[in-house]
Amino acid sequence: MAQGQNRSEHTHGLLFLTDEQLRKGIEAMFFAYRGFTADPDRILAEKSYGRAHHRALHFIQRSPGTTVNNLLSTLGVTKQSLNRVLRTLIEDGLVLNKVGTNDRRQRHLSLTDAGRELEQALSNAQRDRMRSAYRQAGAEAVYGFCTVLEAMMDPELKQHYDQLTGGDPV
Amino acid sequence: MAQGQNRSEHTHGLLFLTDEQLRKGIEAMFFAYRGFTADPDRILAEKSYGRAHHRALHFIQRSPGTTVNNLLSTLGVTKQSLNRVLRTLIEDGLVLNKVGTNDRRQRHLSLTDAGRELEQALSNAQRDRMRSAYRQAGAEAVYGFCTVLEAMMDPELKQHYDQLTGGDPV
DNA sequence: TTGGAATGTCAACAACACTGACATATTGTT
DNA sequence: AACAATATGTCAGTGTTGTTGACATTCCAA
Repeated sequence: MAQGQNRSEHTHGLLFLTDEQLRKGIEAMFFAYRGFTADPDRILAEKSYGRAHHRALHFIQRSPGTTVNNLLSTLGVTKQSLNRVLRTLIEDGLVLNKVGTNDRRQRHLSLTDAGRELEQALSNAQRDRMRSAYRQAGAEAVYGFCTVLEAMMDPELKQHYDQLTGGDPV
Repeated sequence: MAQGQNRSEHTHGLLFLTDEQLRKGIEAMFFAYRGFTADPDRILAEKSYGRAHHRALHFIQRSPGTTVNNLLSTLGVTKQSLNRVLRTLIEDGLVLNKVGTNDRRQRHLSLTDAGRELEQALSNAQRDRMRSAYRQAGAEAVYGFCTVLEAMMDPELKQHYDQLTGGDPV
């Protein structure tokens, strides 16, 4: 099946998408995501943290002073799940929990120096791989990469993404 | 920061990659992967299966008659972890376990009709989203998407990927 | 026949998600 | 002042998926 038409769909505008081609994209996502998380995972394992801690640190770094509720909807987990992670990060002195001034019910989250340090180490590892992949693939490919990923997001998650990235072009 | 240079790197060959741009790619991967798994997850939840079952079904469908060891290295989990999943799939009549003819230690895995049916339902859901994203993004973007993902894989995983996809161009 | 490979299984454990229930403090509304 | 709603935290229980370690079985190959 699909003989001779594998290359044709990026030479002109029409997309003939065979199941084979779609499966290839699916498998690419699967294998690439493993690579994507592999480097931070190694660092996290040393400190007996997990991916959930990394995600929390990342998004707190990204939006310092964010509230718990905001972080919850970005991460898409339950408050019990987030709280478990957040508690250890606060106890370990990586995250600060400040009562809101306007609304004293809210807790504003930010990183301590130690938190920033670990977040940097994790991000550096992840960025190194991303940078290397970007350089290998080239600028055009990077643009396409982000475009497809954005089109793959749930609309609600896309909002969080747009808000974080400011909607700037790649 | 990075004013005016956001767009510049895909107009000519040089890549100036700011941390901002790399973070954007990282977040795109995070949010997109959630979308990527969301549709199959809903189907799996109904049948009280998990993502691990989906992965097993997928790769057995992809390489009918594959052995346990081969599946293990593709999935990158321990045999105990895979075995738990595989056992339920066999018990539920979705997967067949045939003793090898050449080497009778090996078990050759394949899907039953029921297994193919579930795998199809899961794959259809995932392919629908992928197809829609591909169409939105366009052929050039799809090509770049796969190129970056491939560059992001660990070399060992890349081998499995290449073997499965036959190394054909996107 | 013996060593090793392929497979299966048992037990224990940990990370991370979930639900449900409940407590507390604060804010907004009537 | 009373009450409802919001934001957060916590406890208890459960399920999936991963891990390690140990051990048994079967079978191929030297």
